[in-house]
Amino acid sequence: MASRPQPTRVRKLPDERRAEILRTAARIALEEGLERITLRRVADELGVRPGLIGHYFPAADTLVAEAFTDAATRERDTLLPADEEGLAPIDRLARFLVRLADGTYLDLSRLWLNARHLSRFKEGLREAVGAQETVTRTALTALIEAGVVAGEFDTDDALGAALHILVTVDGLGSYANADADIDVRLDHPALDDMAITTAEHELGLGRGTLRARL
Amino acid sequence: MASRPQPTRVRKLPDERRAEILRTAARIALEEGLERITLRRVADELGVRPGLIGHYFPAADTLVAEAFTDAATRERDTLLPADEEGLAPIDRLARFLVRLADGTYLDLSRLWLNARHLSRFKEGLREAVGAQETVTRTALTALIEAGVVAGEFDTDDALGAALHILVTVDGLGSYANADADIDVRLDHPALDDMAITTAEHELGLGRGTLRARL
DNA sequence: CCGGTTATTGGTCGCATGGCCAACTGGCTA
DNA sequence: TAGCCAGTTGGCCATGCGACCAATAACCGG
Repeated sequence: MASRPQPTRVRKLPDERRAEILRTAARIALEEGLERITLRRVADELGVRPGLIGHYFPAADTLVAEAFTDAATRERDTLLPADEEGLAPIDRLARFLVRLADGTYLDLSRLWLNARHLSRFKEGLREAVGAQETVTRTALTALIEAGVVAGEFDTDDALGAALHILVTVDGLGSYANADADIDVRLDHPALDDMAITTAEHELGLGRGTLRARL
Repeated sequence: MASRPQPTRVRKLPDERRAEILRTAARIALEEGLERITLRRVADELGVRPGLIGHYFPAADTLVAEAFTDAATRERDTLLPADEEGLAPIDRLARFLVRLADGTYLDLSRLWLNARHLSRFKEGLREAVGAQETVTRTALTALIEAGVVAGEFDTDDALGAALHILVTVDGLGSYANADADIDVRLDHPALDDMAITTAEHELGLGRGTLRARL
């Protein structure tokens, strides 16, 4: 407290301001959708004038793309932390899938749905989505390969298995999304376990093996 | 030709005009996205004034929701025709899945992605999506049940199997969509066959059984 | 303490959207 | 043929958007 760098700063350092804007935009994207990221909206949120946001992001599309990348990265780090090296691959996978199924990450699946659709119209976002997709796919494939080496998984196509799992997770996200706040929500046991079941089947694990790891 | 009802009609009958507007809006939705359905856009397409569209659809959201329903219904009738009674369930399913994998129906999967996302903001569309989802799910479930009765499929949870297939199809649609027009497009055999493989596994069919039905 | 750099302001523009409404006129009916 | 109903027009409004820019003032270095 005694040695606070800028006690009563009015103007912020560019890096600090830029990061602040990005963080705010990412939060808006997760909570309300990427199309709600607006120069005015972000400015209001930060208590500054819209022009300032435009100053840091001359093209609004850039802000949207970077906000998505920021949000997707942070969420992935929570779902599939890179610094869990001490943990066995099978346990990392189990945690990843269970966290997803938790429903806690409804916002994230909505964000992906949002981004995938919006990328149809926004070049920069399309590239960002592709990049994030690659990162996730690569990380999961590496995890599976590590598990194969460790003798925990049995598959001769780690990428194929990763794709199957990710496609399933994505499909589930779409479904869950549709009836998010309706009471008519479809509730079937197959939906709850689908991702885990798929992973177990794809990796040569017995039914219930993954869930049992918790 | 001799007894053409309205040879040079300028003003159209309400039902006729309304259907014409809906058809146009549905086409725009399939080709360019639901958010391109605009009073002005549809009007231009039909060579009339924007106000006229507003006259038939006092709330623009209604037009969007009905256009989606129209497009989704037409496309479903092509993919899974109801009047194929002569065909065995297993053959109907095989045709359904192969048609989907064809890639011919990229527009349709994009439309669903579009609708699922946009339904977050539009009440009417949300209901329409739910309704269409129910129709498709019900039709596929009935098809599977018929196959079980005929001894072609083996499952004790037709709905669960239908859900698994539909979730997979949806997930694939999302993936295919993302890299639609990029050359970096991910190409893995597991993706091409995933829906069919899932169906075969879920229905107790041997690998390659479904594709062999063509 | 002063001068220059630049973060920030505050406003304006052009554009697209949906909604609204009075006026016009095509075409049916009595 | 006269008249009326309603399909259709044309124009207006408020709103929200991104882009742009000159002016201002906060901060930092000399």
